[in-house]
Amino acid sequence: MPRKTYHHGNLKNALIQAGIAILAEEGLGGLSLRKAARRAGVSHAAPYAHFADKQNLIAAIASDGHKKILERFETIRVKYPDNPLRQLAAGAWAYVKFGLQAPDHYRITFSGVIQDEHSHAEFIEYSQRNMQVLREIIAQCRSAGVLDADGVDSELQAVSIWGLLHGLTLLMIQKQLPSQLIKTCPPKDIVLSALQQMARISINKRMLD
Amino acid sequence: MPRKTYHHGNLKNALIQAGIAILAEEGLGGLSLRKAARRAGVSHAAPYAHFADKQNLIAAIASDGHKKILERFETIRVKYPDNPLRQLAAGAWAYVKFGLQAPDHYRITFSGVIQDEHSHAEFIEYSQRNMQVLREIIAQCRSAGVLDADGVDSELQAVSIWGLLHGLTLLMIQKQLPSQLIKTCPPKDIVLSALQQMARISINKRMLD
DNA sequence: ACCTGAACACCGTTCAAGT
DNA sequence: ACCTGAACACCGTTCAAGT
Repeated sequence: MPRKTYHHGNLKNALIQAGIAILAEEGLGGLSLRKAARRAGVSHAAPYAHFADKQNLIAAIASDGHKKILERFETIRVKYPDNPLRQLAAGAWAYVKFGLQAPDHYRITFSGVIQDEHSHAEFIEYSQRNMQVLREIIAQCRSAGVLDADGVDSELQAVSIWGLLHGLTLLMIQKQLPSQLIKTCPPKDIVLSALQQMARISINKRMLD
Repeated sequence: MPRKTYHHGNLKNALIQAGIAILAEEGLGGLSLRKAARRAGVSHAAPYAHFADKQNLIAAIASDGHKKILERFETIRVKYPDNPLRQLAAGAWAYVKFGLQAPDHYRITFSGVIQDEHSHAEFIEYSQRNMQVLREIIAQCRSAGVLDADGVDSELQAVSIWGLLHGLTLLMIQKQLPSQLIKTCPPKDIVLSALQQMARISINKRMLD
């Protein structure tokens, strides 16, 4: 079914969605500008009207990943407005779940392909907002007395928790955890245990949802 | 300078070394079978005598990464034979340092491109040995009373510590930590703080070396 | 067993040209 | 402004043929 008009209408967004679909169906290796163009029903050169190069399409897909994570955080903050500890627990699990549900979208989001921050303003914007949300949740947990400050700088605490979740998510996605553990211990239990070890917080499995 | 003999002699290893060099000089995106072949001074089809496909060259490079990490662990275990806590601290920092020194080699080592474990026996072998070393160090720390067991399964403790180091390493490699933190806090301090939060161990900066 | 050269399908990118 | 088609350099992979 060919397009009715010469102009696509919203090719830029169509290419981003096509890219995300390719990631889901074929993984990182299957992503190409030409394939995204084919899916959007345009010629292989058309994407260059909207993206300077492949890198820029990837940056747009990565921005979308950050945006989706941000949306999940915001939903949780609205859901538990007076319970920062629960925001931390549920936010952490939502973050990991996004990685498990869309492994290659998650991977590309944090693939570090973004070189000059200048040409990827949107990506920088969203990633900083995600970091800011984590900072705020941790600050609220600390002032509510449900998270040990314990002489540790709160920025280092935030970065450590993020690093932990990021590392576990990737190890799970890429099936690099010991197979014996995977068989007996669902992802949720791994995240729960890791969070408890890291942050010394009293949370249970229910609080992750 | 062309080869003297028709046969290369050790082409397989030469291709692996060429690949590692390409990763260091041009990064992940620059790695191709043809380029590795060019560097080794053979035709672009020659690698197929030693690797079924590109994936298998990558698996060999990833195995080499695991091997190098394993060697560093073993050096440390020999250096501090009666001090498991120091083995943990110095081993952790050695792990992160490898990632910082050879970012793209580290990334490819844990890129999860290994699909069927059958065709990559060497990779599986080395990665399991690394996990086993971590398990042993943690077991020794726990029985020496320098690491809180605290009701947490030691396998989950090992995986959490690994996840933390892996996540932080990747975030640092890919420059995704807040730039303000990077400016004021060297990688070593980040790792030290993260380890202290995670494992509740009393270590100082000197013990990382 | 180990390597070469030609061949094919695919990709990123550019550019003159069309609407 | 937005898109097409031809063109070029590059890549992964295969295969018949050479040593």
